Amino acid sequence: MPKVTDEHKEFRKQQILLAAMEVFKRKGYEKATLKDIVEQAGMSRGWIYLYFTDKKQIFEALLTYLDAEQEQKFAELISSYDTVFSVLSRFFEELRLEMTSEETLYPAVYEFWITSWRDETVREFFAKRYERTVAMFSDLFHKGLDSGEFTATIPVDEITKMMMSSIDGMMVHSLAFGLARIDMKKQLDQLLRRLMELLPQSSI
Amino acid sequence: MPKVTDEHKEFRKQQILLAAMEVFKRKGYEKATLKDIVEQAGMSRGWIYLYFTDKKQIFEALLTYLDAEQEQKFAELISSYDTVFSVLSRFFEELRLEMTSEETLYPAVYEFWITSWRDETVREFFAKRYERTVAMFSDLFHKGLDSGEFTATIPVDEITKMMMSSIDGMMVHSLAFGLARIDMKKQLDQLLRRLMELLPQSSI
DNA sequence: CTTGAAAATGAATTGAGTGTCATTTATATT
DNA sequence: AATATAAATGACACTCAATTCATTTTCAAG
Repeated sequence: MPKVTDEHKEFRKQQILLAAMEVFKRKGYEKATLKDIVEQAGMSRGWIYLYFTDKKQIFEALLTYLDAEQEQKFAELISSYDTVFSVLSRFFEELRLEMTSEETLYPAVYEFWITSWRDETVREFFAKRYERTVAMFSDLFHKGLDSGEFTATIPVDEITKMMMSSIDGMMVHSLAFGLARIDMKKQLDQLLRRLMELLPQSSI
Repeated sequence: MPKVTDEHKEFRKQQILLAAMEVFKRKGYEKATLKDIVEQAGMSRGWIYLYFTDKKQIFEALLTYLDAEQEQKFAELISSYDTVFSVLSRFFEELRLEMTSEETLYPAVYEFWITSWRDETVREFFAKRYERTVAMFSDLFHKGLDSGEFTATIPVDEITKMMMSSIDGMMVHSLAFGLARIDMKKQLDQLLRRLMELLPQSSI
């Protein structure tokens, strides 16, 4: 079977990532095992080592893939820009839907994130991810400045970081206390309102 | 050795909790094993099962103990009340010091919290903890109303919950991105400022 | 159709942690 | 001092995931 192709290898990796995603959605990060993933993929035990070295590597690959998708989506959102408010509003709504879905990967992401904080390379990975997200929102706020939606310069980074810790706090709360106890919609609405108050808007 | 005493049993449990705390501080929650704890306590393998059934039970006992301490502390802070601002300010400062200390248990707490979200009893445990904290801060804000520091009724629960998700978000960020990247002091100061803006103060 | 090399398999090994229990140790009681 | 009994010990068995690797399968090239 000398099918040297890189494409084939790529295809196999995709297969693994797909199977892994199912498992991580179902069991979270810590409880998921390579065995689970191999079984989900319907393949034999040792097989997975031909493509990945461990669970961490698989999760990082999966996350990289999904992040690219999400950034793409956000870029589209920005390009269909109307107001900062409308973009944020839609972004928050999508976030909420994803989080409250039965099928979400978010719990596993937060688990991975927080259990891996002692791992230098993972910390680096998430730090980069954080910087990218900050940059993403900075773009948005700058667009608000350029379009004249905001009248004065605003501390873009400061506001973005505040927003991000609020969001992550909510996410963690809704995860850890159960969705029933946390009214994500209400909290996100409040956050959005507070954000808009912080931004010195033109009076149309 | 018929030392029937409950006190003795209590003493042993304390010993275990002390050893466990050391281990959890050093290794976090997931990576810590009963073996580590037994070794830290300088005792033999099977010994720990005479007092606790598993790691989860130990961590819950430890957390219950520490929470009681913290609530005690907060009660003292409130009783030495000057203004809401001063209480919050001191509370934030203590939180920050604890979080940035080398010796902190916080990382393990967040780890336990987030990896155990599928466990109904743990979720219940943390939900109660959340309600207690909300109640704690509600007390504080009500005191601000009674003393005339605030002029109008304020949505106490709403504000408290917003504050708590902000704080937990910051904590998780500083944990996961590394303390070097997150300026806890700055972010907490900003949060405090924003909180005070939300509270309609008497113009003294 | 044969062959050779890469891909895939899965039985077996490794390794780490959990949990049990027969035995030993310590000491309060008599 | 002898005895009874609870506390403590630590070897051992168990579980389960991770990992290896000899063997088998597959398929493109000759």
